[in-house]
Amino acid sequence: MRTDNRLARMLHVLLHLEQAKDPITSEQIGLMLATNPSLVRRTMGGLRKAGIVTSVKGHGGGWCLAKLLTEITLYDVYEALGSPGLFALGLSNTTTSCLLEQSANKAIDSALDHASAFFRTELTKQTVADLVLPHAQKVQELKEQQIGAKKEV
Amino acid sequence: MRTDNRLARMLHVLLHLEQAKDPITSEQIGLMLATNPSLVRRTMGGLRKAGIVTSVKGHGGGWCLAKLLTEITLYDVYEALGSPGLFALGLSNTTTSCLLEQSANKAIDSALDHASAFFRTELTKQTVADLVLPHAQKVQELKEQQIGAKKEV
DNA sequence: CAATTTGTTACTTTTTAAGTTACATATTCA
DNA sequence: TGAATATGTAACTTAAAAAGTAACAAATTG
Repeated sequence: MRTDNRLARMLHVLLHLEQAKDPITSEQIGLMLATNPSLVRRTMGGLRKAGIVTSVKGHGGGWCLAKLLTEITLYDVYEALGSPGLFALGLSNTTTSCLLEQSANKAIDSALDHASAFFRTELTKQTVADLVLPHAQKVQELKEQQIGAKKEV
Repeated sequence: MRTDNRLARMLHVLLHLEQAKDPITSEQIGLMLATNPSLVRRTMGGLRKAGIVTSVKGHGGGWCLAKLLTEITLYDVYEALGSPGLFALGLSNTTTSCLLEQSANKAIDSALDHASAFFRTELTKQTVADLVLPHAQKVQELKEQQIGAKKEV
């Protein structure tokens, strides 16, 4: 299968939505993601149902945040996409009667479960706002440099 | 993509190989895995290159273990398969110049990296022999019950 | 030399996200 | 009210990768 990049794309979009004053259309978002408006509507529909964004039809319509980014965890977004399967790795025949095959499956299933729980915990610990903290810090540093430069003049 | 179940299948095969006295043919393994001999040869070829199994051509040939199961970690098998990608989840455009997209990608990449390291650690901690410990214990319990029954007679 | 079995290449199938097309529905604005 | 703009949604096509398949050369056994 191709890798599912909806989570990355949606986080990207949410960060843009926060910077926008007015609603952003699916067309505009499609340009950001290098895809077409219909796919944008389909994918963002999940976020709308989850109460993360709102959509407005007609002139001047488009997509807006329904919450502050500090109120949206990465896990919320992941869940809004339907909690898609994490792994490209799977078990062999799960209906086998072979005890050895069951043992092999059990070991992998357990390892995947633990890794999955670990991943979900990481997603839960971060809000979308956290993603740009490093960037925000850099912006702050730049501002301070500019102030310093002005004083020198 | 379909989920990659080579790891589960190979663990299953290794457990069978240990129980076999003589080499097992790709044909026989194909029956165990409900697939055909050619795929078996292709997949097990990786394990041969990694020194986990050996293969013998011609009459009476087939596949054998090259080591004790206690000397093979699950990670060894995973690595022998070419360390296939773990996740069905991926980043969006990794060559983007958009700082927000970079931030989104970085967060997911980090979470995936951590989950991946976690998973690999679990694989490293277990040998293939460990997979059947629960089963071996049950067998042992059964034997003890039988001895008890004999004594009662 | 005949039978068996691996080694390997090339090709087809399956699966699923992504991509695309089309159109109904809702909203805005002149 | 009607034209333009957007979303909502269904149906279909494409792309990518594992799995599955077929065929045959090479090696080994008897």
